[in-house]
Amino acid sequence: MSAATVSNALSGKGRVSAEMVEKIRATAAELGYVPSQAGRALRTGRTGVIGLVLPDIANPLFPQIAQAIELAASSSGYGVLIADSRGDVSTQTKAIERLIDRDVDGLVIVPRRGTRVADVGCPVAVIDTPSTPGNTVAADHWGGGQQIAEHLKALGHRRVLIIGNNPASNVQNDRAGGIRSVFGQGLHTDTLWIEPLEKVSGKGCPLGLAGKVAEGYTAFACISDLHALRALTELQRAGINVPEKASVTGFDDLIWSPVITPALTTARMDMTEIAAIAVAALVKAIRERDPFDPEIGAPVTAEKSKVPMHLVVRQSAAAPPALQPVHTTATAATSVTEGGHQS
Amino acid sequence: MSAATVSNALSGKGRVSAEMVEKIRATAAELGYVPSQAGRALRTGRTGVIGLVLPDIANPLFPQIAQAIELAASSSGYGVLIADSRGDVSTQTKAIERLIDRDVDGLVIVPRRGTRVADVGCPVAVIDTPSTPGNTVAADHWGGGQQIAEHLKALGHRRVLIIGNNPASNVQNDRAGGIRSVFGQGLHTDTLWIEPLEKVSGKGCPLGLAGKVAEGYTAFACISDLHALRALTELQRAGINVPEKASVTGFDDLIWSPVITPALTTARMDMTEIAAIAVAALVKAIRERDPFDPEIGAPVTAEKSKVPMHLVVRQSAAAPPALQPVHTTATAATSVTEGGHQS
DNA sequence: CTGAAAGCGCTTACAG
DNA sequence: CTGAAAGCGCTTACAG
Repeated sequence: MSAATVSNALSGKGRVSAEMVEKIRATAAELGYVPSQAGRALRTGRTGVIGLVLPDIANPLFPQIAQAIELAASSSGYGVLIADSRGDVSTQTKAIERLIDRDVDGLVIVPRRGTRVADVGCPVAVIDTPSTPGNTVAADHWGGGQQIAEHLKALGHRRVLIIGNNPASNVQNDRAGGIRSVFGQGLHTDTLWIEPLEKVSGKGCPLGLAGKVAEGYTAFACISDLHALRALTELQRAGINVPEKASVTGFDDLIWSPVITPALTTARMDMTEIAAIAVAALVKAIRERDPFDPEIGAPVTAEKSKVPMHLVVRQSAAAPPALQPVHTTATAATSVTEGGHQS
Repeated sequence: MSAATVSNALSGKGRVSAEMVEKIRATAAELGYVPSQAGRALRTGRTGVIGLVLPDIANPLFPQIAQAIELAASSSGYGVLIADSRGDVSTQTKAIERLIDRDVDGLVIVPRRGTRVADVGCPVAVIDTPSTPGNTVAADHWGGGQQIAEHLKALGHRRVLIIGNNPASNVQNDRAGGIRSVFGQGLHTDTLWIEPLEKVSGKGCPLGLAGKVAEGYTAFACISDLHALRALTELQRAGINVPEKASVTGFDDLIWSPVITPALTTARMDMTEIAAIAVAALVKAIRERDPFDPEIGAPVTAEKSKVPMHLVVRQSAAAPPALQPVHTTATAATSVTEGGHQS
């Protein structure tokens, strides 16, 4: 039989009798025949591969993202090519170019620190935060912040320190903004922007949290579990019991969050759904596009662009009673440092 | 001019005059011409893409590995397609098949829990541990264990608890074996295999380390920073100061290890070199192979297959004097739990 | 319903 | 040193 018939039978494009399709399918399976991607790509202009670009591949969130994108992509018949830029913007631009040069059909970009998504000659799905222009889909970081704040508020906390590391990040600002929006009503929050990880010398870099406890802060709402881990260990080291004397919360539910002592209360993104929406929107744009027309790319849009975050409660001791509400009376400030027993 | 000349000029395959090459290069750059991978792949039988297979993509080591492999591969002109198997063996087999079906030129596999690398129709580089048959290149996990042990020994530790989570893992056994080989000489070690992460309920899962301290253990040599983190926070929570009352060490230098309090002493793999060697060996095998001959794949070999680990010392308090050597006298056992002040 | 033909863009012998 | 030709494996009109 002819190659054309085989092609039509395997792709189910019709115009082939049912029995022929059956016979061809069986023979193909028996021979282990798989159509060559190269031939198909050359003919159709589509490679069936999308690129995944993360400006900071060293981010501990990367496994979650990569896993979710890979699952969503392979479910739609796409492969995932990764590109790394090691935090550097020019390297990132080159990385994107390499992906384009490899004829990816589309790109999923998780930008940090303001990636330019212009001039890319293929559809692009952007995963950032709903308040960022051009965002395709993302977790509701603001809403996640609100959930964290409601939880802390219900525990009796009245003075909360928000800890982030990048005031230029939309994601971080939305998370912090969500927290403040709940605590802003007569209660007290302050924000501590700490050194980014890369700049930390290596021999630790204390955040001075014992002092913050002395000032009356009873909760540390960290913008990432990574910061929460720094906060938690520093507090523990200072002899301040968590969660009895101070609460620590994070974001992202990183892999170790459930297994440390005490386990972290955190807000988790539904990366599976986010990835599914991003890939679906991307695939739709790819299919609608003329593959031989090298137009300028613009971020694709999805119907649902904001995915709720899930609060995961693992620490839940009430705030130290003596400290509520503290910023009017400074009385309790000394009592909380008493627990310290550094040697 | 003809396509053949352009092809020869751009690939530098010679038989083109220098001035012609110059002119063609300039014009290509000006037009932004990039040869189509699809056409090339169809003609040469090579896609210029390698697959990266990790049985457990959620592993926090993944960013390090992916970054290193991506760098090495792109330096050699290769793209990296990722495949995930979410810890499941059958999913992993399918993931490998998908990569093969996409005509990858070769595979880099980081096996966990005994991956079968047989019957793969392309060259494969295996990154496991030097003592595993078929390993292409890996960190010297045994030697890393020895370095950790020497460090602990020099600090005066005489009773060390090794903590791992997978007795079936060659990597973990080599690390533990290296530690034991140093402490085996008259000193005491024991090994605690803890629940794998996936099986932990979520509300924490204490390892009972306070009890181990009471038994006279002064150091906890964890097979991964992930376990070290569990150990450290549990000890801190129990009021046992680290490193004064007990030392905690890890492996892998995961991203948070330098920034927690106290920072972790750990043994780091040189993933950059490992990746470079693995990719170089793989690329060599790919180039030597007839791309149209679908032979059975066997792991490729590299000249240098064992890369030293680097000890990163960040905690260095001496062992509690009263506890050396402890397993002959149980006197000090009670004094170390006194520090506990859980509420 | 099935098959013969054209052509996607490249590279590699081969001829000039 | 340069160019014309063939062909990698596929899919898509088109003809039968």
